[in-house]
Amino acid sequence: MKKLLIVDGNSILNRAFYGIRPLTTRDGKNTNAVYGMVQILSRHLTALNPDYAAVAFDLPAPTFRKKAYEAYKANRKPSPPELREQFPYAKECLQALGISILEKEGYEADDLQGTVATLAAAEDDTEAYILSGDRDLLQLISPKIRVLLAGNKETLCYDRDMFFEKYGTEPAALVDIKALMGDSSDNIPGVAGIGEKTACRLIAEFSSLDGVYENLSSPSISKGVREKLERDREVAYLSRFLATIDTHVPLDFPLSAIAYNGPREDELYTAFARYEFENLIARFRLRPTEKAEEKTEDGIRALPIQDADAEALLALPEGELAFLPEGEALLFSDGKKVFRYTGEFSDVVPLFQKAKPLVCFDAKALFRRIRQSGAEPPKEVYDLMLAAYIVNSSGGQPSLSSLIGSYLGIYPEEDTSLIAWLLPLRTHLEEKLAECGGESLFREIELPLADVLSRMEEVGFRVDINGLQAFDRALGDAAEEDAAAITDMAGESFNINSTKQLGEILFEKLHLPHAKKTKSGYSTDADVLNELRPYHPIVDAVLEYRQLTKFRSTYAQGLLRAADANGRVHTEFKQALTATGRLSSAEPNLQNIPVRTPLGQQFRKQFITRGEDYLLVDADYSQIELRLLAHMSGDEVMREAYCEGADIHARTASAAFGVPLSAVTPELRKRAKAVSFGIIYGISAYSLAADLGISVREAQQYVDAYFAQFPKVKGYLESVIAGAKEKGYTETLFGRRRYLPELRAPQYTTRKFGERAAMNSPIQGTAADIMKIAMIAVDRRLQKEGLDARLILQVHDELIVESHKKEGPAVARILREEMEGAVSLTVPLTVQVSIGPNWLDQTDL
DNA sequence: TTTGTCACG
DNA sequence: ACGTACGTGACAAAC
Repeated sequence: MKKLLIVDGNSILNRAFYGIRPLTTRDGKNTNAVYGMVQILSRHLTALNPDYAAVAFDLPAPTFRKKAYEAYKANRKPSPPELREQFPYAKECLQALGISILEKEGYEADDLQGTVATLAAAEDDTEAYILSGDRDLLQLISPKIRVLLAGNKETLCYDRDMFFEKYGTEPAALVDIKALMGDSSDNIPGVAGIGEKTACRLIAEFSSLDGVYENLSSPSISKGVREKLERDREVAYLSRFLATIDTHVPLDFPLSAIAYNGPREDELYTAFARYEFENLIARFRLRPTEKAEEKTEDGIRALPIQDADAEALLALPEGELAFLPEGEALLFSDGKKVFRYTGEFSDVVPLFQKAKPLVCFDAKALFRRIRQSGAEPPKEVYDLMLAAYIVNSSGGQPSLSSLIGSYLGIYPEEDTSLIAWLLPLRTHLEEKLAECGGESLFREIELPLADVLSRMEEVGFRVDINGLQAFDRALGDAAEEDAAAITDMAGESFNINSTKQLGEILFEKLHLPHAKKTKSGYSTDADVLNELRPYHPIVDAVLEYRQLTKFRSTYAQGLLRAADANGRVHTEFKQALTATGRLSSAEPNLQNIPVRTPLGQQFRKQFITRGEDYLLVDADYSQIELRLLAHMSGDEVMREAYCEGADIHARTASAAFGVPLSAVTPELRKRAKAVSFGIIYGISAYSLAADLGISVREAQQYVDAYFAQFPKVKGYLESVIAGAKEKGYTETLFGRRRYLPELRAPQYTTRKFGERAAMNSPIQGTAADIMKIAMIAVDRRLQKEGLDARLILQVHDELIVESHKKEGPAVARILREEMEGAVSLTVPLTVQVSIGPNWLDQTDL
């Protein structure tokens, strides 16, 4: 049997648009609906393997229904521009997929689908599948026509029996039901006063609209209903006319015109490349056309590769030089040729110095290699990764191949070298960087910071190997005891770290009350378990077991695994990853070492210095984000509170809750602190209430009191959102942008998320900028003054220096001066400096 | 590979 | 009536 797939383009695009979070290309084209459509279609094409395939669209011209009934679909809101924009993109993709596009003036997509499906079903050897998210299409079901109804989670294939089971009538009677009940979404009136229940009952009994009107006097029709039916007889028949899909649209082509012969790969490659569907390129196993691979729109050609020895490389003239490591080999390019070098790294190090500039991807990693071979990194460097990150910080750490794709429109095959595209990429990124005003961030902050970070990574942080091993054993013993107690109380042995098994024990076997649910079962997180503590002693044991095993696997064993022969751990700082401009730390993550619980603090004790003559100097910005809120909002009340110093949260409590400073209790202070954090994160009374364990109503009062006390803060936050909605991005004091396409999303939750992120990003991002400036300055001072002291760690608002004991006071002074003086604001930035033999035992200075 | 959980600022 | 704190990374279990 041959198969036809006929799709409702409008319906599928709509569903994808509202169902998928916003996606945009680097130059701002919205693509989420197109992406979703391609996903859905490719799934069905694979499953069905149809012989014919077409997608039908509505056209804006008035349809025969509109001509018959002016109000038809009059209540429809026009689709948002973010979706309308995507129709041409979608059609381009359809064409490339080899799927025909059907449109006809005066008819809706439904009618075209009905006509084509009927046409196909009329052939002896063909059956039709209609794909839509719209239930109206179900009326077309017949022995040879099925409807694939796209739901929110799954697509159901409806045939006559399935329809009957669900609706209790024949599919064709759907229009009769609609004739009675109407359809508010299409503005089809129906019989006034008759709803879904009555309509279904009447049609189930009398089979059709005609049947109902022929039996008006039947005893099963009540007097009231009869009167309604009589009054609206004409409306009912008009409604049925409007609801009926026209299966006889005059089409001037045979079925063979929409034969499906698979995608046109060159076109599909081009389309997917244009819309940056990189994973689809991979999934369809598409390869660039010869034209695309060799030549960009700018006429840049792939370069010939030649092997070169150190001598030949060092003979290259001064000038722009691209560098990229590739496995064991090193690749260089002067823009005319590519040189492949497989000798010793150290033998070509002078070449890096000669490059002006050296164009690379990930300068920090290169700096480490150069230093390892005993040389100094070059001064003139252009890091494409950092440049791309300044241009657009969303989407995680930039990958070279996606930059080449989105900026140059080239998608080289996997396993081919990307070196030839580095210099062209620099030209594009320089332009982009200038456009967004990010040049000084790039040159004055990120590039110098890469050098600082490379040395911090290289130096590392010493941990006490023996201490960690002993701690690991102690944690293991304690966990075993808990496990034994848990097994005992549960009456059986199970994997306590399995949320599934734990859920079954707690909620099914022990019948503890369950509140929260996750997608896949019961929630057993700390919030839930804390609530359950009074009900059963097993809960405390589980909480403790969780903490012990977490500490053991992540920190004790994790750090031991990461330590080198000298007992030092070398984190990798990701400099181009976070959306806000912060650094992140990985393998191991040294930015989340426990500190909040007494047991966790024992890990900080394991972070030590290289020897007895050394100590750690630790410097923290005090409430830098709140101070930035005071500065950026320009709120005088808040500014004054910070200028006077003392206990900020107590002051906030006093101001916001209207009590004298002396009357601020610890609880009041705690609440004020929580409100302040809430403000920074983009406040919602609901979450604040959850955090503080108070009612939403009370939380809202706190927020109101806070805003009332600091009158400019609310206006500031609102203006940040408004600005971000208008411009599409937020900005830090130093011009670091974060694009927030979420603000234009149709989904409420996505949009609200965008608003919270808009409120938070300028604050978190400016704090990150300031810290970066301070790090560069501190590093410079430590070097300039020739101190035996080095920066070893940054934890967002904290810097740690490993210093010789005799330099301790000098280092402390430098940290304070450079951090407090990194930038001049309308509120002071204050820094707490402390000193000690390890990360836990610290004495304030 | 994704999900749930939990560590940090 | 809806569903929420902002930014991260690591681990174990489940898929």
